[in-house]
Amino acid sequence: MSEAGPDYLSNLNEAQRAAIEATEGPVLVLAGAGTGKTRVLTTRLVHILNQNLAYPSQILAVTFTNKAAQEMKERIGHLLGRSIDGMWLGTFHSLCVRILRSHAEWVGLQPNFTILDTDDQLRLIKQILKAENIDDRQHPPRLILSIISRWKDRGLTFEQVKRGEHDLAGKIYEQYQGRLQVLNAVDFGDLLLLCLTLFKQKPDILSSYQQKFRYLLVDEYQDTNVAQYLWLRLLAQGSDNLCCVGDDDQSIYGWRGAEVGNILKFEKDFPGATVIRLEQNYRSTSHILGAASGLIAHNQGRLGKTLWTDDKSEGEPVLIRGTWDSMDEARFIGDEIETLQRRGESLGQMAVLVRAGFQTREFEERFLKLGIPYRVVGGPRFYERMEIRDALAYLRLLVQPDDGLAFERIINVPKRGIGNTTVQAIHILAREQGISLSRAARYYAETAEKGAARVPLRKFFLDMDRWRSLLDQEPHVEVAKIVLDESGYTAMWREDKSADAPGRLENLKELVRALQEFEYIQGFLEHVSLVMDNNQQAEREVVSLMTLHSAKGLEFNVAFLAGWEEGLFPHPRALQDSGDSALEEERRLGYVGISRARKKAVVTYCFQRRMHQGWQTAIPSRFIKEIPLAHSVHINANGGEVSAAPASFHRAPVVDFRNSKPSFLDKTITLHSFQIGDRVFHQKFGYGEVMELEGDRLDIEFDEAGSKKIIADFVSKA
DNA sequence: CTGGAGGATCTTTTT
DNA sequence: GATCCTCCAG
Repeated sequence: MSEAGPDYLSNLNEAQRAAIEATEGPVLVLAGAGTGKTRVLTTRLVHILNQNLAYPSQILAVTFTNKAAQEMKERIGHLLGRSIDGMWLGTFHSLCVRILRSHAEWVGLQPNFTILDTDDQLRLIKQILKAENIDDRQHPPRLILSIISRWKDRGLTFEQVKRGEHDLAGKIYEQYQGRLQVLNAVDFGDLLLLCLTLFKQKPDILSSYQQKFRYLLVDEYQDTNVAQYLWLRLLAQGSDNLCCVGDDDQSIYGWRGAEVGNILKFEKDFPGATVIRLEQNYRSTSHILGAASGLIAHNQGRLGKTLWTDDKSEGEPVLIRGTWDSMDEARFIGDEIETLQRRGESLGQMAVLVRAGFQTREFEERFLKLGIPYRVVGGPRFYERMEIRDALAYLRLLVQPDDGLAFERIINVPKRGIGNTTVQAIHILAREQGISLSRAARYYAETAEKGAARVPLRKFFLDMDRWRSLLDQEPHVEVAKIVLDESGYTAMWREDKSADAPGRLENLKELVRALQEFEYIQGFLEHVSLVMDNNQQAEREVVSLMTLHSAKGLEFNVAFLAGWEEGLFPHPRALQDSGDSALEEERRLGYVGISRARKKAVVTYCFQRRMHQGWQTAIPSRFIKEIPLAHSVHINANGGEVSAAPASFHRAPVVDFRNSKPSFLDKTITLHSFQIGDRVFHQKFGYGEVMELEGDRLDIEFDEAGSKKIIADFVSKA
């Protein structure tokens, strides 16, 4: 048992130790939720370094987020007692950038290429559609972009794409790549794809990397897509020492092109692979683990792990709680949080996890009212904010005069009197001459004989040239400040009276502050588009508010899982395109959610939700009845305990008084009724208070005399 | 030709 | 509720 070993190997179970010490050949670590996966990963790297099996620069480690990479780097440095500079540690994307920067010319790029985000991509697609005279209502740019992105995820260039069913998208794909080339730009999908192209076309470059990397390590392998898999397989051919860690039950990025198949067929792809299962859960109480396992057991096609725990205390069963509406839900969770806090639970150990981003709003309002400090994790990324993207466009244009997208973004921000007509004219000119948009604009400014916009356009280019020349004399941070000030951009927000203007100015300051850490603007731009996050918040103890997707890899003492209703979770949009496999992915999302909790998990649902434009009725999510009764307590919106899971949930006909227009009502009243098991629930909204119900009887308070009776009659008939 | 006002449309998850 | 788009007045 207590064999002598280095400190970092102590306190590990047998499987964990095996996963760390199996340094030769391909290894797949199937790690269930809460089994110490992160610890195994870092320890494995420390082990490799400590045994002098490789230098840091000979290790390639891929994490799912940049944040995870950062944390891992710190942990390893700490355990090892020295810095690990030189290790290739990061996301697939950041690692690909690193490779592409050194070999850009082989894939038709200049080394200072820019990386476009979704916004830029959409803009580009719209431009192409417009140029091709294609109706963007019939062919939504978002849809076309997603088709192209899925192709890229699968490692398909436009030449390789089988047209046919998406003929139009294929055509656009080709043009889109042409435009990117002109812009000297790539999108997220290209980073992988171009690396693959590079490896294919320059075998000597590939083999130099194959020889370089002695150890390869991939976290969250279940979320890799085909392109990433191909990339890994090529690089791993040198050493064969590839270690992938993942959990097929936590694969939640299928919609983004992730292939669970990658993890399912690992042994086939990498012959002689060792498969190690981590099944002892150290995180959750046995009730929570039981609830999560019971839910995920409804999925077919799993690799199958049986998680177990030593936990003797069992802890509390998972609480399933019905509420009337989304405000009621926020109220309930807010109260629970306050109660727990009074009992000594730290706010930093509580999280509210939701399916969709908009759900956080209701909680924010409630928490503000109660004075519960909170933080929305994820949300709109720092660099996706309008003011940041504008400012970045200025900087991009500064270092890349030909960046047409940046030009288009800020040419009339702030307003300079250069409107849509002028921009269109420049577009046409650019196409005719086959030059970049900003070059065409310059040409237009110098040569156009009419057009009111000539003067401001000329001034704009004079300014730009002047700022650019400043780069040689002044520190780049100063130049950035000058650009934002003299262009009138900061002034625009200072004069803006809207509520969020001060926040935007603050963000701009933050941007400049961040710029100071970089030697060149180019390096900064890349950092921003790939890495930068808005987790700049003070390290206070606050409740976390986030989507289930962003919760992956995190853990909390208490997790509130809100909005478990049909119509929201599982999300109908996910169900509509790919049926069963999508439903299973939604279920995995639920599994990820529950398994985030250490001590307490609370699932809530409500019958009315403010959604889209109005209210929507819902019934509890089908996942609720999949949580085993042995590990849960179900309290409905009336506060009564649901002793047995109902056999099925029925949606009763929705009664809408707006359609029947009873003459005695001068205000709109909508009544919804629905049945759960053998109980009928009713709730009105739009007027008055929440009704009380008692079996089949319904008590409502109305101002209008008589309406009460009529509605009660109606319900008894229904 | 620009910019404001008003109308239509749509909202999953993210490196 | 917010953003994108279209239409119209100056």
